[in-house]
Amino acid sequence: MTQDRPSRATIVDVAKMAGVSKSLVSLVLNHSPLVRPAKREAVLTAIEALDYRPNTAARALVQVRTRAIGVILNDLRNPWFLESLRGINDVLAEHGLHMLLGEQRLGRTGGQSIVSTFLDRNVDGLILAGSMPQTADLEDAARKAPTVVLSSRNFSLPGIDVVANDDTMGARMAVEHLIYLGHRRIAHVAGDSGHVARLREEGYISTMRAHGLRPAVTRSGNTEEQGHASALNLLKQADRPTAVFAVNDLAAVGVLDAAFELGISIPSELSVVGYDNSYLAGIGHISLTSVDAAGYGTGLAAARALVRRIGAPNTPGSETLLAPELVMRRSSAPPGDRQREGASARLT
Amino acid sequence: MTQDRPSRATIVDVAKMAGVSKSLVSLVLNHSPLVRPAKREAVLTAIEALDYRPNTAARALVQVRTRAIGVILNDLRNPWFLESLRGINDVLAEHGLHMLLGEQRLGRTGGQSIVSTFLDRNVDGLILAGSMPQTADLEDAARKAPTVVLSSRNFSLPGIDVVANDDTMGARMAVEHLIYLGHRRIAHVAGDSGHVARLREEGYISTMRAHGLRPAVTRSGNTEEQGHASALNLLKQADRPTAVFAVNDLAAVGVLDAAFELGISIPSELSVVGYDNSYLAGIGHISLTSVDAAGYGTGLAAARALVRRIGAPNTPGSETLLAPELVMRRSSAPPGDRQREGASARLT
DNA sequence: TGACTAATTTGTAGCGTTCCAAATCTTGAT
DNA sequence: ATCAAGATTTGGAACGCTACAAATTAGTCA
Repeated sequence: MTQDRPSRATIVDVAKMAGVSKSLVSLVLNHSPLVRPAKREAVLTAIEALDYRPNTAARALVQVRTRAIGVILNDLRNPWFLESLRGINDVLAEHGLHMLLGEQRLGRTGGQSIVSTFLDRNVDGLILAGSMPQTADLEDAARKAPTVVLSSRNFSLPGIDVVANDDTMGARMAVEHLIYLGHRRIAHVAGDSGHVARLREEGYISTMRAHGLRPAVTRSGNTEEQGHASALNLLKQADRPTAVFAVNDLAAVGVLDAAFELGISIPSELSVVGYDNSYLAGIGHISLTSVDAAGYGTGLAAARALVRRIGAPNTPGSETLLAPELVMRRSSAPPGDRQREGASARLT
Repeated sequence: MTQDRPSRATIVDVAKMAGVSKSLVSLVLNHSPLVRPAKREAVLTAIEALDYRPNTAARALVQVRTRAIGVILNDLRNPWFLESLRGINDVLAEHGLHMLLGEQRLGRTGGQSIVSTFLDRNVDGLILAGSMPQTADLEDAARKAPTVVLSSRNFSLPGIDVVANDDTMGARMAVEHLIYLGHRRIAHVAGDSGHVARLREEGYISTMRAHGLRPAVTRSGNTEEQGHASALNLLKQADRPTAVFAVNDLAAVGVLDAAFELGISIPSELSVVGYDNSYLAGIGHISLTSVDAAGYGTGLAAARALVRRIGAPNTPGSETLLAPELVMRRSSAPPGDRQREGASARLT
């Protein structure tokens, strides 16, 4: 009674029932304007009656298109990319495209990289999300199928589009927000590796310089612990900064922790800005001002770029940088400002 | 120079080059033990030389299998399911299966539910993750393809497997932890809807009763704000509870907030236990004891169940409940215990 | 009405694999 | 050397669909 799979109706069954040739059915299926309404009706009725569904494999065999897009994330654990996955998913669904998801990390199954197995399936396009090494198989894939790279700007090949969030601009927004509030001694708790961390750091440095301020970078890391440790050192200095821009929210929370331990109140004695606008930042008693990198929007843009590229291959590659958004919360205020301490009181 | 797609080599090209018939090549491809080593070598060499890759569509057309699994999440935003997605992905990759990902939410593209389009692709199996209404098309799909339901116990059909985390047990573990610490007045800040919330509530109630304690449920919600609001009321009562078990971490953080506002110190005056062990719980100055529902492990188990079921369809459906794990942190302690206040001091 | 053009339909030939019965080769025993 | 029994190979028929040229039908104008 389960799984009988009573061999689905095929196009000939439909043709037979509708009293036409299978070619005509095919035409109806493909919305050809040539078929006469009466026949179209007959075919449609038969399709309905038989609950006919075209066989995707057969179609893919004869046509070039599979209506499947391979999406490769470099690490399924990164929340930001999962956000963008949502954006990708929404756009693809809208276009009736299916998403084949793979993870770069566990790359090879029996010597095959995941990307090459996607290619074997004749995916109509490829989205590479996250910074992954520009390996030979990826290059090869990008050459064979329309490809869009999401948020990994270290990947570059002539015919591909790159869609990324502008980390440098995000850093600039954070720093200028602090400058605008009146801060001058603004330190950066930087990440220890990764392209993204570097871009944010560069953004910080150039913005500081542009405003005639001296950059002060503390090499740290992406975790709360590392942020905490670095901040402890930083904040013990004689003329400690009045504001800190951290490489991400986790590190920023580490900074908040350190401030508490040293009895430095937020934001009157220290303003803190994070990056990612993770849901951590929104928690009531953390209330962290943070740069929102719009993962969802980036996903949307990447998928749209891919759809465009599939429609028109051979167009030169492009690079799109999406502007991030600064979400202000209670962890930042003018130096010495005692007005807004509602949150900071809770915090410390 | 881009996208030339120089028509990939086919099985006949290989056959020609190796000086054999295409049937022989097919045998080699399918690891048949019948072919003589010498010929096998020749074929393998030709395959290598031509960089031949079997065409998946052609194969799918003639065989039943597509080696693709449809995974449908009801909501791509739920972090827990994304965790389980990782588990699913790892197992599928291990078996050389590809994952077709879809979201139930935006269900229909032009009248087609996502699940039925997966069926059109002849997926070898289906994983339905998250509580989704047991609609006709899902039932239909589950009848046509091997199906496993992940963590949605309200879905039930003869031939499918259900793999879920045991929320009732999780709740029991949380409550018994508190009872063990010496608490008697233990309140539950409950979710307002959803199957999972109900199971946790039931677990709470039955465990309280089993220990001869009176359950006290505050209907609340899944957000920090709702948890906060409910807790404010709860903690203002004359004989307020000494411990709170919240439906999830977010609500638990709301409770922590409320406690702070009321000057109730954690954990000496109030212990709090959450659920999900989200990364929120691990943050230093939150340090929330929480039940870990093992999303990754559940994903692994679900995918394994599917692989099993594909190998042996027509076996009766099963229900597997995975045990959660209690992760103890500094938000829970014996009532009145001032020993462990390291964290609570930070918190409040 | 007939011829001619335009509008529809339809056969047929693949697409790249697997499957299977039939053909061919080996091997060992006589 | 010969033959049967295995061991290997192979040809050709699907699989379900689309493409395309050819065939058929409808429509129009003289």
